[in-house]
Amino acid sequence: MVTISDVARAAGVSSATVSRVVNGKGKVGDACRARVQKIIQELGYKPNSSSQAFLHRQTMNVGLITPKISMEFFGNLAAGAEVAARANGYSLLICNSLYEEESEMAAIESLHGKGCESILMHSDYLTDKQLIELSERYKGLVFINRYIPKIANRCVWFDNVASSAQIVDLLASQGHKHIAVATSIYQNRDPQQRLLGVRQGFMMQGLNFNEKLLAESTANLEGGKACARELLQSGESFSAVIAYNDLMAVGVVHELVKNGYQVPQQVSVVGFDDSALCKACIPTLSTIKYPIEEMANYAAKLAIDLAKDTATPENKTHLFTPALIERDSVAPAPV
Amino acid sequence: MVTISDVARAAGVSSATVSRVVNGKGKVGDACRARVQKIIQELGYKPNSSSQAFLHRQTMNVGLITPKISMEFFGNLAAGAEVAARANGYSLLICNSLYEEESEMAAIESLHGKGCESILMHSDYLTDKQLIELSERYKGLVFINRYIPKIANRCVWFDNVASSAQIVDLLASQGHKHIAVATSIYQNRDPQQRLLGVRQGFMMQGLNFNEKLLAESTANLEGGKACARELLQSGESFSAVIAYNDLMAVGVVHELVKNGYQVPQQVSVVGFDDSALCKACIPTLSTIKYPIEEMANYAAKLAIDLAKDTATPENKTHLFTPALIERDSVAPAPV
DNA sequence: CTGTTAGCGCATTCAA
DNA sequence: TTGAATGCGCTAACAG
Repeated sequence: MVTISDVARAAGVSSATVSRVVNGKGKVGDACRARVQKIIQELGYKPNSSSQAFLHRQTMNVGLITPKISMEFFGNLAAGAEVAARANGYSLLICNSLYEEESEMAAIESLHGKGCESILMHSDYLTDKQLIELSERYKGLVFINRYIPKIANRCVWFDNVASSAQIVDLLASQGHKHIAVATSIYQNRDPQQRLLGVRQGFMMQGLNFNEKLLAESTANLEGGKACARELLQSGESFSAVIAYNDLMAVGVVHELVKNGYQVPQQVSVVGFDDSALCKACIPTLSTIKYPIEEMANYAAKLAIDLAKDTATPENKTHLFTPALIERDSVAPAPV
Repeated sequence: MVTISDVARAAGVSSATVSRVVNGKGKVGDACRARVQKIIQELGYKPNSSSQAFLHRQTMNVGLITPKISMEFFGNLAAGAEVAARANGYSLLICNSLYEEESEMAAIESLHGKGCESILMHSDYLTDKQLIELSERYKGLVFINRYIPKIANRCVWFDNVASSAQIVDLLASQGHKHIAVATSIYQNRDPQQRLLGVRQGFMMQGLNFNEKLLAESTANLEGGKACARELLQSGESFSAVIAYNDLMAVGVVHELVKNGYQVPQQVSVVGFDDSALCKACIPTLSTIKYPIEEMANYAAKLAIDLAKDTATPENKTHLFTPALIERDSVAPAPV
């Protein structure tokens, strides 16, 4: 490894001068600078980043904590964060929390111990209180897909409520009155809010929400199928289904088709997320675009900025709004 | 930040002793050890990892270079690598190369500059020669989904040829004789090998490969559709399609269905990868399981081991073999 | 404009 | 068994 002293010796100057040339700080004579730069080229000198990290107490790494990077949603999140990190001279250090409170906490400790001054976190299990406490300890900590009023300026989140309401609007505009819902059995934040949005949408449209048309199951393909079965067995009639996410929506479609229903001619189905699946199923799925990649990009930059000493606590939050993607799974209500 | 000297002072010992206690090396008196440990607890001392990285010249980070972490395949890759890294006390530093030769090279430089002693790479654009040269410079460098005989012990790869041959066997066993292929228009490694495997499979089965039933397009949903159109227009009859990957397979299904064909009753379709899509389409897709997560886990461990000074160059390579997943997209050939 | 010096936190000498 | 001293590579403060 070639060090700053090697360069200094070869150039016949002091290491401080080399440092000045490398960092472009301080005054250096033109001739001297040229000579040093030449030597740097020849020797292929690169500053040792570990040394710099040690000295400056910052590793130039952004930590990312998500449940499971192999899930499409979190993959997109990571991709957005990576781009923002790199654009700012940082790298991305990832940590899977695997959906456990304990490991979410451990991940923060680990990342902070590794010298990550900025951390971007998708927390599913820590409470608002815990996150507020953590924010006091770690200034570069940002939460994505979460909103906590007390620390609003660290929250980059998405308007689940408005999104769902928008879905109801779409269906209502197509004449649907009997609308079923397939939600997640784990009624934590996202499912709750989306369901709330649906109820709000109904109210705004002057529709009555039929509680018998509310089915719950796991938030995956099988869960979607289960919900559809439950809805069909309820005996209530419906012309549309709003699913918690795309995967459930596809499950609903599968089960409906299996039972001889035509989608969307007889039943319309709407998903949530705009995952890759939407374009790959038949019919293609109308859904809400969750701009997670864009949000993560924004959030990573925010985490970097907040970690800086110069950061001034802003009194604003970071809310992203929905876009409806219309494809082929929604048709006018049959008469 | 509490340092080793803080602990030393509080415990009334030297920092060397604290270091010995922390690392469990060297002799320390029992009473002394107990006292130091107590202070460490009280003060919440944690060794500064940046300092250690600087001192030991290793950051305990594994670098990962893939084209795009948001793609399912690479997401699974990252997940496997992260688990292996963490299990060995390392973290995972990710770098998107975005499918460019230049950025693949830049990513290695960047990661190495960041002090990553181990790097796991999915290279699409660098040549064998380039990778061989790189291996000489970086001992902890491992390639995934690539096989280069000269550096076989750094290659963790998958038997594409055998996989495709296995698909042919499956179809032949169901009586299919007129089998079409939808391959990628970019005929680099994977597509070439998979196509080769198909040809081999045909030979082994004593079947004749009809070149008119070979369609090429982009390796995505649209490409699959395009291939199906091409095949239908060729005028040749076929009862099965082998697609380059799952996405193309689903595209083929879409186009066939659109043109009034029944899958699998009239035409069977097989994919490759076993992506999440397979279970979410109708009919569910028979495919080859590409165990990328398992492979990445293995490869990350390998990269960590190779980076160690004690690593002895083994004379073996790391080949993973296929498993056929049978679902609903394959049926006996119509008579 | 340039050189000298000191020190970041730690682990490893070498002495005692 | 313990302590003192040293240096990793770099930058910032201070001198000149």
